[in-house]
Amino acid sequence: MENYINELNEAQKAPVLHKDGPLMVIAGAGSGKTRVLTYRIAYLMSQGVDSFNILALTFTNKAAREMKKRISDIVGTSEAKNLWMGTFHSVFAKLLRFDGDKLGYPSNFTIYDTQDSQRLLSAIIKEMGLDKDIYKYKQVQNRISSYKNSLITVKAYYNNPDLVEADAMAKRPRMGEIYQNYVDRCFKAGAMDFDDLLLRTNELLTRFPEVLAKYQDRFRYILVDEYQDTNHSQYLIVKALSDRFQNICVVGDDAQSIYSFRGANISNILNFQKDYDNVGMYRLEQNYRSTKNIVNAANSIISKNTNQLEKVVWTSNDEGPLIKVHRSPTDAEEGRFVAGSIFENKMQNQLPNGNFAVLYRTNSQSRAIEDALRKRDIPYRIYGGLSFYQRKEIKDVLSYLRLVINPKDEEALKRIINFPARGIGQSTLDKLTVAANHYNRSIFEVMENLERIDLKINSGTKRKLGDFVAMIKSFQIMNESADAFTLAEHVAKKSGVLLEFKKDGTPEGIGKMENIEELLNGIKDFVEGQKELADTKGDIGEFLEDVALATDLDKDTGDDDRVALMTIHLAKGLEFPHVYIVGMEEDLFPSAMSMNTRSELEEERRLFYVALTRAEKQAYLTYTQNRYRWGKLVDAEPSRFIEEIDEKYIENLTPVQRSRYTPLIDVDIFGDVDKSRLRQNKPIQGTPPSGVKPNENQLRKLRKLKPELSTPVGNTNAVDPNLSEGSLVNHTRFGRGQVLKIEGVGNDRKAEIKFDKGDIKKLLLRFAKLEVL
DNA sequence: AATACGTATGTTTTT
DNA sequence: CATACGTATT
Repeated sequence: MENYINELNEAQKAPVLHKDGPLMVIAGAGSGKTRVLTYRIAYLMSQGVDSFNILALTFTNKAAREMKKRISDIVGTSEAKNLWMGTFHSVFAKLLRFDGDKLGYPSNFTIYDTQDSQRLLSAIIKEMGLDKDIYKYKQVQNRISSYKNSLITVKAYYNNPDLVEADAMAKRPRMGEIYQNYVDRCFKAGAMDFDDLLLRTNELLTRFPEVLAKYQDRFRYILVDEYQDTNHSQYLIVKALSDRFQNICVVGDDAQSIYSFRGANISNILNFQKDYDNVGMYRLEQNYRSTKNIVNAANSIISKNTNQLEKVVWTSNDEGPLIKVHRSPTDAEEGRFVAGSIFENKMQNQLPNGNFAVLYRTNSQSRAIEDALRKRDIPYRIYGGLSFYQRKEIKDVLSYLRLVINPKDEEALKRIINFPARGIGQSTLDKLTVAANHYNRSIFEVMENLERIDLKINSGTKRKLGDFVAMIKSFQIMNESADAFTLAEHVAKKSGVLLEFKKDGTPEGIGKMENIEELLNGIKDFVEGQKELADTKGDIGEFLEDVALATDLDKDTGDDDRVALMTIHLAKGLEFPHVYIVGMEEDLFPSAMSMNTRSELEEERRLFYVALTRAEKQAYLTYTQNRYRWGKLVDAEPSRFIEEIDEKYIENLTPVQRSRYTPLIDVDIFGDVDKSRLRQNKPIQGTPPSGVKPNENQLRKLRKLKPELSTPVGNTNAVDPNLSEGSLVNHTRFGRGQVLKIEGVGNDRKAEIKFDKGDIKKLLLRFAKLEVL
């Protein structure tokens, strides 16, 4: 143990060794905050704290897993096993499985994902006969989510005239009713949405003092990572649980608070010292991750923000290369530049793909990057976006399984009751829904009792409904004995879902079948993993919970070597040697939605700070002059954030041109159109001549005609003609070696070389600086 | 009840 | 562009 402590610097050591009582660690980017958290837990355990009494809340499940593993290495696996570690959502979902019954929830409650919530809200809005253009389900969901995250129940909502009035002003006077209906329907379905996992935990701890006491006594030491991103609901849970022993350790960085849109409240961290008595305050300011250029550039950005804790991040690392800024004509060109640059860099320096990350503000930007990487045969992986588990075919299979576990799950039922088609249509479903609402029961319960209620459903349909109920029940019986994989495979076949895609025979159908296969394989892995751990029984319910709360980041497919593509939000906490931040444009980053208030803009700036500080060695910022948005080419201006970086840390790869217009636009594709007007988006007076806006065909032509503006990749003429198999060569970095084999033609010509140092490498000749001896 | 087609509408960011 | 919903058609 002592050895581990000595790996820490003095600033890190202090919070690790801090005695009991509240403490806060303000940790600058790359300052070793995870390490402090990990070692503190290990240290507590070495001091005799029972691992059962420690609760650690992390930002991702992956972070929790990794931390647990490192702790196991220090204190031993069997001890580390007892730690409660995970995200707020997964930890408290688990807690609610134990004690949620006190609130009237079954222990097998379903967790509704965003889509489930939205579908339910759509249905409610429709049932209430409201105008869907005024009550937009996404906006409604946002409202409800933010109520819940602020612990505003329906009752509290009605008691707060400001809220009621705000919704009335927004022409949504019936918000409260929708909220009420939504809560009722979720409850009736035995379902919780993401926000409920926190809200209901609060409710449980408030209404049942004995439950609170139990968990207070259990969690004597609580540690919270990324505290700056906790919302009010999370804040209260932590406050309640730590109230008795006050052994609360929070770690965070106010400069990296980027989740206010989902209720994160930066004042939680700013006010921590007021919330607890005798707070130990620690600062980690030395950055171990990045070069001086990157750290200093990041500092110069964040200093533009006003509301922050004092902190100076510094590093003793090398100066490093300047941050490179690159302009492209379009997003496709931007992708090409990034792919080319990655290719060049990785070949020249023989780097693995995993050293590179491309970060963007919005998921939709991944498309152009993907295309370019694919063309260059660079393996990549996209994180986030529509995850595997959200694909239609996967959700269909999962919905059957959800229904097996919890037949009251209304969203799952509606999804599959007529898929594959079995002649149960909308009108039947409407009748069932009305009856369910009337009797205050779930739809499934109504279906079980069709004979007792007169629903004016014809006998043929009744039989079909009966068949469906019988099928689900047969799955349930099977579930009592079979493991998750056996059940899932059976369900995929017997439900007809697999067959449905098989018989359609199109490439898409085949793809969907393959995805279902993959899902089944995943379930198999899960079952085997659970059996091995013998932690848990590994039933389908647990798998579904994993799925509901899994992030894309959590799935570790870390076995293969790929370039990472993800949003900046998802990149928080990660680091890469080479980082490309793309789409550095006004209205995109900062987002057009976030420029209304100072605080929104400051959050965007923090987001940029997060993005930049992901880079260890080299950062690229790229922007375009034109970008496809909603399928249309629109003008783009460089982001203000580029200007905000002190220019001494920047190298411009594409100096500003005399004219902002690329020469190509002058080619008379547009005929007599006034280009300045096009570019500046100025309104056109009078009736616009036809062809004012470039149409699809013109644009396609334009793109074809466009000269190669991205930097040429590598030098193609450097191959020594004397080089042949058997040649002795000298490489600037790897030293002397002998050519074993030469393969490929032209640009792809590469040599396999055995170097005197011992390793054999394949090098692309146009990059490898080889001297024939 | 199922399908096919047109249209309108929207993109931050995620557990 | 991509999806989601409404309408028309069988």
